[in-house]
Amino acid sequence: MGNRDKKVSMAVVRRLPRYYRYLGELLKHDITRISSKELSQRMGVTASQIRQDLNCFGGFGQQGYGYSVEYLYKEIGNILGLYNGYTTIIIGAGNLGRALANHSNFEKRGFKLAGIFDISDDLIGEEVRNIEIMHMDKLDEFVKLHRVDIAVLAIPKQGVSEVAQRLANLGVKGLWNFSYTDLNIESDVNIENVHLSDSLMTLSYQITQKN
Amino acid sequence: MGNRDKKVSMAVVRRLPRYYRYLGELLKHDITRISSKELSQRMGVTASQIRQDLNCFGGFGQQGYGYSVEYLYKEIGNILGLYNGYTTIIIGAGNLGRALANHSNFEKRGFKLAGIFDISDDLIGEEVRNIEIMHMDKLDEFVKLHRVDIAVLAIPKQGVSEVAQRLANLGVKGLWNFSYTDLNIESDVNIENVHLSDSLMTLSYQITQKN
DNA sequence: TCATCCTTGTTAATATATTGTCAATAAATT
DNA sequence: AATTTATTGACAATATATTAACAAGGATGA
Repeated sequence: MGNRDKKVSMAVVRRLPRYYRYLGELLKHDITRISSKELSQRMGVTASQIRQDLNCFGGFGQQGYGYSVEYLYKEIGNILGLYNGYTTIIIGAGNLGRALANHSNFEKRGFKLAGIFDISDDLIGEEVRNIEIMHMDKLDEFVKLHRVDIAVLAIPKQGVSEVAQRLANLGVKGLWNFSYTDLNIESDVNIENVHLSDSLMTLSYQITQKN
Repeated sequence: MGNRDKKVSMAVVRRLPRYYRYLGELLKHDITRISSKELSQRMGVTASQIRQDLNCFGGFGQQGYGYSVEYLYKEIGNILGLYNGYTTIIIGAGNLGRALANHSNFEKRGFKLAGIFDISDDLIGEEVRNIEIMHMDKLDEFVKLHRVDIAVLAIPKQGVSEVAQRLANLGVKGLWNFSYTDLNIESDVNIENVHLSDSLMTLSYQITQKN
């Protein structure tokens, strides 16, 4: 049983998608089994870390054999909730909102895009990926009707706090926040921030220090 | 002097942009001084961590007073290389490439967007933000002429490895990689991956475990 | 000017994360 | 069927990161 009961650290959780990705590649190449040692070499991590990470969720492997790629792939997908068919909406039909709507991995990972919202009258009625852009006035009704799980926040930081609170109140479970601000919401909604500028600045730091 | 000489850990580096952001907000509100204690409360971290992080780079504060917001802001900006006027290009003029080109923070943080490249003939000649989209054939010449520092990779993963190696060979210092693959380049080029799907899957995990 | 208060920079203590080791055991080989 | 090899899961050892504690010294106010 080991450490399967303990709370799993975010350090481990953030590595799961990467395992999932590599296992998916192996599957594509018809590789049916993999040892932690070989996977570690492909991924550039230690075999020990892989085994320890996986054991947070269960003993998926077999001594002397390794791991079944397909089984492990599905198990991790399951842990990540990728087969739950979460319904998503995008708030903001600007460049970023559209880019995310067209992001192929989005649907490939099992997320269903149900609606896109904006406040600009020019955009209302336009279609992105066969999904009509709706006015924010319709948001509440839509979220309740379609039982939206995840909302993608692709709007400027000025309005984001109010919208985020509104979504949380409507029962949305997760906010994927691209606006350049930290959300502080009165709710137990889960928030995942993607601060693109932060990432670029980190790259800038590395260049600066090296040269 | 303390730990100023030791190699700074990425955990610390990744927090710098956030400090920079909060200090910028303080500046906007005409707050001229701040203690680690008050900043820690605003940011939701420990004061100890702030002081320890900053001391990796120097003693910017003063006992009994705290930190000068403007001074600290500029110092961190400097550490991050934001005043070096790095020249950037975007590879891929699809939705994501355009979104990033139009990203206002991009220029606000001191990065100069010099060119956008694509392979699709339909797009060549079109303009995004007054910048003409050029064909990849012109890439080598352009990078050399304009001394490009950073390239943003906003193309599908199929072609990204080859392009990345090409850019590295041309002397580009940093790659900001949005393609859903890990780059393995023969060069000392710095790579910052932004795997959007990974982030969404992490959010999915959190929702799944909680409910 | 002097005493008190405040806040840093630094070091020590604690907590967390990663890596190494090995007994247990299944698979592969002889 | 017996032996060797491979590999896990668990745990111990190590390394890294975070937090707490505090002496040193400037700021503040009487």
